[in-house]
Amino acid sequence: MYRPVAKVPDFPVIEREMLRFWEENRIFDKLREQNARGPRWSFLDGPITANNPMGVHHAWGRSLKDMYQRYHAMNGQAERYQNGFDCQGLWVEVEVEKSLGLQTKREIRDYGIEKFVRACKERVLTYAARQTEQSIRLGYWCDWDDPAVLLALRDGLADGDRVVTVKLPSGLTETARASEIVRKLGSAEYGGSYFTFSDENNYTIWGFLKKCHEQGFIYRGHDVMPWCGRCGTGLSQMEVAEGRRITQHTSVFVRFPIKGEDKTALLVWTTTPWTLASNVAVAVNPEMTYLKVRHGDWIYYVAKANFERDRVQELQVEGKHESHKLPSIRTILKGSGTVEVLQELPGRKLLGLTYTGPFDDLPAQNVPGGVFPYGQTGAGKSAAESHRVIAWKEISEAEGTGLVHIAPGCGAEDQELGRENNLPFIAPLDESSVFQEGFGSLTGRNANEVSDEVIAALKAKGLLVAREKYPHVYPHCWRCKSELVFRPVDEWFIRMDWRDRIERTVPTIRWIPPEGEARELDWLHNMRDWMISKKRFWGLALPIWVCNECEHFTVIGSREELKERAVEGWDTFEGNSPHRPYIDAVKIRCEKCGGLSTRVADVGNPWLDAGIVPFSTMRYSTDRAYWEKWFPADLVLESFPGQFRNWFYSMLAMSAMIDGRAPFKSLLGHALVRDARGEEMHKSKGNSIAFDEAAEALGAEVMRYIYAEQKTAQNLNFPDLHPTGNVGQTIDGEARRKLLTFWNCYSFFVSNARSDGWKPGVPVPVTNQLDRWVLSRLQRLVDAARNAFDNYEHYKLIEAFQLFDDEFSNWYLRRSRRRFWANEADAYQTIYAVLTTVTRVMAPALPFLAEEVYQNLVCSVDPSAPASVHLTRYPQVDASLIDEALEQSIDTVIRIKNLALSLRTQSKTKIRTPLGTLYVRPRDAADRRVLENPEYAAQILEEANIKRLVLIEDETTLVKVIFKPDAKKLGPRAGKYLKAIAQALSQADPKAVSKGGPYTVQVDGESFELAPDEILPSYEGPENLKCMLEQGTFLALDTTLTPELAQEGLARDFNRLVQDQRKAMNLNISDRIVVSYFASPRITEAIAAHEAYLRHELLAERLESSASQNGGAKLSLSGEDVFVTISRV
RNA sequence: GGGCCUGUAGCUCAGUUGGCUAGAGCGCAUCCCUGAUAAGGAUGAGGUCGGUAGUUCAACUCUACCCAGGCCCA
Repeated sequence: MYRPVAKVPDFPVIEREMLRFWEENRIFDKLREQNARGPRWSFLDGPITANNPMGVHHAWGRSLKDMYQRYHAMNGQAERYQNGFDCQGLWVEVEVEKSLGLQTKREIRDYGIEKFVRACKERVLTYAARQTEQSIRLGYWCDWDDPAVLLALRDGLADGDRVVTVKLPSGLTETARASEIVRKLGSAEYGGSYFTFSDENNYTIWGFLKKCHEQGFIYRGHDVMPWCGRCGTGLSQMEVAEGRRITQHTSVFVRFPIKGEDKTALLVWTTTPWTLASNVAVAVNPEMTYLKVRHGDWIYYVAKANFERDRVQELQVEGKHESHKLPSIRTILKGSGTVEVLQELPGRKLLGLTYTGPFDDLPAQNVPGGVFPYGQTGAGKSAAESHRVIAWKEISEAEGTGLVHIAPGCGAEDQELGRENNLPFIAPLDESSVFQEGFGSLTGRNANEVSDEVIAALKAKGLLVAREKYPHVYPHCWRCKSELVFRPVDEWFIRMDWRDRIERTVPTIRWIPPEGEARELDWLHNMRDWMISKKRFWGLALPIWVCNECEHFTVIGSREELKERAVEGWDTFEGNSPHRPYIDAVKIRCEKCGGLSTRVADVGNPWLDAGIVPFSTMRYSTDRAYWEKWFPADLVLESFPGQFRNWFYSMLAMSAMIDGRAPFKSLLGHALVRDARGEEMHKSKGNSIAFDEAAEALGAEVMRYIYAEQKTAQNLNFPDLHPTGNVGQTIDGEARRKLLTFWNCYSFFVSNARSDGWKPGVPVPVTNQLDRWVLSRLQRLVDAARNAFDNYEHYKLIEAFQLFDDEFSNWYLRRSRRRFWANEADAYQTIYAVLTTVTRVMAPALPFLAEEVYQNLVCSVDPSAPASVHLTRYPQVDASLIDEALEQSIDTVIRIKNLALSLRTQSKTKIRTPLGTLYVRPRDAADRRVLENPEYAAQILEEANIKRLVLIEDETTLVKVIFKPDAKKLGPRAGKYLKAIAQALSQADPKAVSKGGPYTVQVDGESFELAPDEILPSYEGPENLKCMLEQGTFLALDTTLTPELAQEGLARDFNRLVQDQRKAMNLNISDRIVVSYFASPRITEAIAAHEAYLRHELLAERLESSASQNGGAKLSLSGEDVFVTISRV
């Protein structure tokens, strides 16, 4: 029999029980076995960075992922259920550096690359274990590794890579060195989540890179690129985009004296004074107008627009928006002397002028061919002898002086211009952003720290014209937040001039929301060559071997290929994962000159790791048949913002190269989780919410409900767990209430079925109108639910659930209550069918609640039923149960009932007091037929407590009607006469207008024949008649209270009073009683007149009027005291 | 600087091809109901539909400009 149910569910308690139940009964394993032979549904889970514990923002995507996988499982489809962890890259290194107290790359080398890399693996395992635990708590069903096993592996690594014995998700028990097991996590043999540090993942990337190389797309580049001195590495375009921030720099206005002119100079402006030591040229826009301006002793060249303009810096980055007003250059100069404009001239007149640079005394300025590590520049001339004015049409009127300082070794655009103009390059910084030899006092100093010194030097040389604090958006390292510099790199790139191949796959994907497609194409269109190398320690070992003799390079495509070509170091490497330092030992023979080739020291861009996943996790290189089965994925589901240039991009690019197809068919993107007030969540801001805390405070189920309900493309304001002050959104309460409505229906059923001993048996025929109605509505729910899932519109599932829940609870259950008291089998059978079906409909979204209800309602009475709701099939629509006409009829009944109640509110008489007559003029024949049915009419009257329903044909007999034209219908025809027609109608004779036929009005000499449906009425009624017109239905309620009605109202008041007493006395609902009362004659008469009704309702054997108060409870009824004594018989 | 998007009730959002009294949920207020009861239901507020101008008989809806906010790319 059913277990009794709490009045209010405690979600966390239920969830923990269900988690235990699933685990003990291996329900997930049973599900996989059950569906193993089913048609495939391929979901590809994006790797979550195993860096920190999950926050509530991770749980959104993860609960949706689980929901779709569960839905397809309930349709009998086979799935892979593989979660993934993103393991390699700088973010792990930075955290490990912090925990080991290491500051620089040198310190890491001193610490030992081998130990460092192992520490990185340990950190990943720590957080993979944590996130696994949390995901399980959320109810996410995957082929999870045992968190304890992951931690045991970590400890094995830490403990000198000792031998451990562990049980893997596949069931295999393995005894080996920890590192041996770790490198195979997620493999076919082991099962479990995939880890991007696995051998399979890394070697599959090798295959991809080789493919690129075979087509000539891999190259070694020496461009001037963004560089992080702290991390000692260059940054890819994606990474730079991650780290733009607003900062203030000291900008300087400097004069560059023109050679051969007296006290005349170029007025140059820069925000990066440290680059001035590397100045080679000055650029002007030949199309812009420049001025010759006298300022004190000096004459400057400066762009006219820049000179006059009040500068406004509109800065916008990562959700921040700032606006700064800066003075014009004229104003700045005025501060230190008089300003006089002497002459205007076009920029092209300045071209070719030569000048003296600010640091021409430095050795670096005088090295022939410049200072550049990758070959000679500037045709052998030194920087100092190359100073001149060159043309650059990109110079704008908005920033600076219109004369731009060009240092080809210190800027990307500068380098470009330097090449075009055959200038020498000066690249001053080493890999730590420190000045090299040849820069005087700057040598040995970090570029980010010399600004003041440079400015002091300029001042000393008499070249500093002005300085100012200048706010602007500047790139920072996305990981360590240091300011980036620009320096020439020695990095590896994939040329992207085959982007059309990628672009072609984009339209084959179903992007949800559809804007995603344009966003991705936009990125693909704008992206540059992909920098894939990083001068770090922990990551993919780039499989590029460079000849020590001739610099020819080879890309190795697999472990086997490497083994075959290795001539040295294989023994050192053998038995290790393809990571530094062991892989570095392997040398191969140069295919060109026969020299020895060494692997480049670099590791790979982490988006390679994630992008290869459609191949590596689907065993592309080890089990092609398996890959064919699961590729391309049916669905990828991730947070939209950010992934266009990251995971989506790398997947599309790698897949286009390897296979030519998109690796997934549909892409469902969700927006961001914000805090309750709509602000971005940041750990530093203190408003981010830990997953565990939310799960225990709200329950995972409430969270899942909130996530499923949210429109996917709209940011979600997650409620405060401990609200204070301005609480913002509180959607958790709403979610809980909706779930409670369903729970109430469930608990109602359980308490009644328990007391009646009802359980499902031989089906009885369903004839009752309410039963047929709710079963028909149930089919609509099933249909809506299936559509919602099939179209990836899960919020429509919740919408449909709420609608059904409401009708089920507030109409079906309320109207059926008495049938349960009477133990009617068809009612029980129906509510049971509804509850068990809704349970299955909602199981993918609400797996815990569904299981709780299913266990109690189904498993407790049917041992042959599937052991879990998640092993049942998703409900199908039973078309034979749909009764469209009945649904419409009940719609009408409910609608008219609501309108009647609305009129009652206006009448201010409470429902317990009956009223006499409700007049209705239906809006159409269908409604009229429903209301003519006495059964339907009775339902409305009972709900609203009204005695009679009178159908009328014409409301003008009851109330005054005023007419207006229907502008939508009449407008096109009447045009400008519409207002006049409205005027005429308002004064027309209502009887004539509402006769039914066309009505003719005369306006401005024109005659208009108005059809009845072109005229809209409104009403004014008498005092005792409350009336309304709602979408064509006219209702009027006679609020006259006759003595009989008043008396009946009193009797019902008395009923309520005694019922409350019964409850206060804790009587059982079936206890019979004797009631004795003392009241005024008015009330006594009312009670006597309705004695039979009251005895029945109150289960009273006798109803006795007493001659005195007689110690009875003093109660208040209709403003009078009543004394009541109740005794149980 | 270039491109895209948004601005509707206290909050979060709907508003189809321009046309009737601009909607929903939450919150708030008032009321009702009471054998689901530390539940349930109904009603309400007057929102210059960001601003200005234009097109039109008619504009939240179309056009232009402006203001505010967001996203992407430089």
